[in-house]
Amino acid sequence: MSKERPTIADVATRAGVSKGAVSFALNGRPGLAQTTVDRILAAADDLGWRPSNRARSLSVSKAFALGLVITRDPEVLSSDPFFPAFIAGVESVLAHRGQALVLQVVTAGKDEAAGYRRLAQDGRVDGVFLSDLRHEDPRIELLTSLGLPAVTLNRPEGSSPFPAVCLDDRPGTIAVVEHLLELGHRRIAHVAGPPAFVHATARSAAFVSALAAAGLEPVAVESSDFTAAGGIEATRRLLALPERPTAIVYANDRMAIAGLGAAQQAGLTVPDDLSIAGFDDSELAEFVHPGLTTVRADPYRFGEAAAETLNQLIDGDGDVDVPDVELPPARLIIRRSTATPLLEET
Amino acid sequence: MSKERPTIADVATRAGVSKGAVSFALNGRPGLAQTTVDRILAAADDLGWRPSNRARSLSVSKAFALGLVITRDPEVLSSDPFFPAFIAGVESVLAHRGQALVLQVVTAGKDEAAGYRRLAQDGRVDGVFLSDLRHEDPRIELLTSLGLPAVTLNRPEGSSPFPAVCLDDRPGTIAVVEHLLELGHRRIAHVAGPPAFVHATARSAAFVSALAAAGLEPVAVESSDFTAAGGIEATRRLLALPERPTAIVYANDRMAIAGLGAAQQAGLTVPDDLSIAGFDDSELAEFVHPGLTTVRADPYRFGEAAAETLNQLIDGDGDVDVPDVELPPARLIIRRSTATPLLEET
DNA sequence: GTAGCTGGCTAAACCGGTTTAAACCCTCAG
DNA sequence: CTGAGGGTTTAAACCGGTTTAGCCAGCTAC
Repeated sequence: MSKERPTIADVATRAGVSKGAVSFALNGRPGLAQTTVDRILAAADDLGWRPSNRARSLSVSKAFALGLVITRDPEVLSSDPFFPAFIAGVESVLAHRGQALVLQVVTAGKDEAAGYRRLAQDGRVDGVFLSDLRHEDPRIELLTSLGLPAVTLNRPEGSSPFPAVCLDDRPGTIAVVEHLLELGHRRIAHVAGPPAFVHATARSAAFVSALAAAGLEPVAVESSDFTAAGGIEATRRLLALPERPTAIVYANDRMAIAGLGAAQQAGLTVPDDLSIAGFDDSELAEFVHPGLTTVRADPYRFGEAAAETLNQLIDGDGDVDVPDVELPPARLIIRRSTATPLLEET
Repeated sequence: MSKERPTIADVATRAGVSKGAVSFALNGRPGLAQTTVDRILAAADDLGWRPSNRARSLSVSKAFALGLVITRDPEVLSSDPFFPAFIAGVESVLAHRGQALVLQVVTAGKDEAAGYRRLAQDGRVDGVFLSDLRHEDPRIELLTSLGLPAVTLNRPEGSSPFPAVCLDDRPGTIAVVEHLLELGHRRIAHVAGPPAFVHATARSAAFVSALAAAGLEPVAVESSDFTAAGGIEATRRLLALPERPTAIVYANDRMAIAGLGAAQQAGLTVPDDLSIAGFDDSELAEFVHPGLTTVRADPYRFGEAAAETLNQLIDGDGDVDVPDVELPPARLIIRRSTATPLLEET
């Protein structure tokens, strides 16, 4: 009943074999008689033996952990609905395999590269998730040069050596626009995310093309920054337009909810005077007044798929070609914030 | 220019000394001539040597990592404003010391203990943060038996072997009540968090006692669950009361914002018909309409302090008595959602 | 002149696994 | 009877650090 946890040597002596044999047995490698394997397994069980991650890490040069670097300012990150659910999905995969998730939150800028570099050089992780892809994303080259396996969330623009797990934002965005068109809207504006982000431009491109398909042009496309404060400002600019839009499509819920507040503060009634749609279906979307029409993806599933793909890549050890994964696209959730515009002026 | 990273042995041969000497020099231990130390340091520098975390972990039996277990359902966690900022604060401390943060998101219930157990038994971390303390929290005993150092966020009820980092919620709550009393409210209700949580009951106790100090009793105290959905329901119950409250104090912003939506949907004007106050000052609080009166803490600073305290505990190795830390209390942020009640009926 | 001490350094064990090369045992063929 | 060969098992090296015990040179003390 010693306090010390048993090592593989303890198991070996108890089973009357060598360390090596124990290692073989526990890793299910061939070359041992079945009776011996059973005896070793029983001994390990009796002793309550659990392998030491540290020793294993050292000898096989693996960390048994995956990394996620989140590049955001704390206050922006603060109410992001994506990452918590994504992380939960990742963990659901890691838990089975005894892996851990190492998280790094870095502020934008120089810190970012340092964050990945640290994870790689300290050997903390066997691979990382690459989220919030940007155009000409420097991280792809960085990770290649660091030799750190990665999975990208959605597909980067240029060629990428990494498998991608994709959840297409465009169908959802298009569905929003079509929904508004059906309601009779013709003057529709968009509040986009920062153009540096691939998913931000993907959404705004989808917005524009959906309108174009109906022979329309956007009233305006405002670039914003995914924050509530940014949403407010963009909304004010849009509402000040001579030809005020009857509907605004936001690239995320936070900007949309803030925009909703701004519209109400300006004396407008949503949805009568202005229809508003978001993106994410964050928790509050359903409960603000009026309930926010939005687009729902499944970040939990996203996390699962990303973790599985990254593990395939790591297990394959460079030899296997891991295919991209396409997740079911986000879909439209219609609530009360969108309706037929009250003051029709065709 | 080999691809392999240099080991301590490479440094040793280059400096013409033994491995041990290199180790001594790099850890700044006495017993080496200054000239030798300089030579070794120069050699290490030339080679771009960085210590292997894995080897160090194995030989000194440390993980050089801290752990955070978040026990929440993904969708509840999803819009929590506390953790992201808290984590950022933690990281700001860890980055300097080359430590990593290991995150585990577990669903409530059996999983929780397993989560801590895994972190401990796999030797993933040197200590953990204990957040969302509950009454009679079983985790304190669990961690004690696992021998895992910890820091509690706020002080648990019973005796605890762990240092506590505290941010008192009560002054903020009291300030909210006093603010409402000054505005002339007399019928004030509270929507509390789950009574299992220490911080939930702390806030509701502060609420009740602040009213009592003015010789009043709460109209009602509804127990809810910190979610938007729960906030909606609690609000509906309160609004259905024969003696409808003129103000509702919520234990967090999410419930408050949802409650705001519920009130508006019920045809009430906030703040004229009903004043609403939250807790957290989450990003959206400022931007909903009307802006939410709330209480602002500093989760980033909380994270910093918790990480520093936990590291003191770990470095002290059980010998040192680490003092509790008291952070500046949360303070009231007054916005438009609170005002003098319109229909006075003294 | 030798014992004793001390500062400076090395060799080797150690952490707890994995992995390789070799040894062992047994059977069967030549 | 010997050699080959296959199935089992072991001893030892290895991963890359830390740490302990001990060696050696030079100085002081008696």
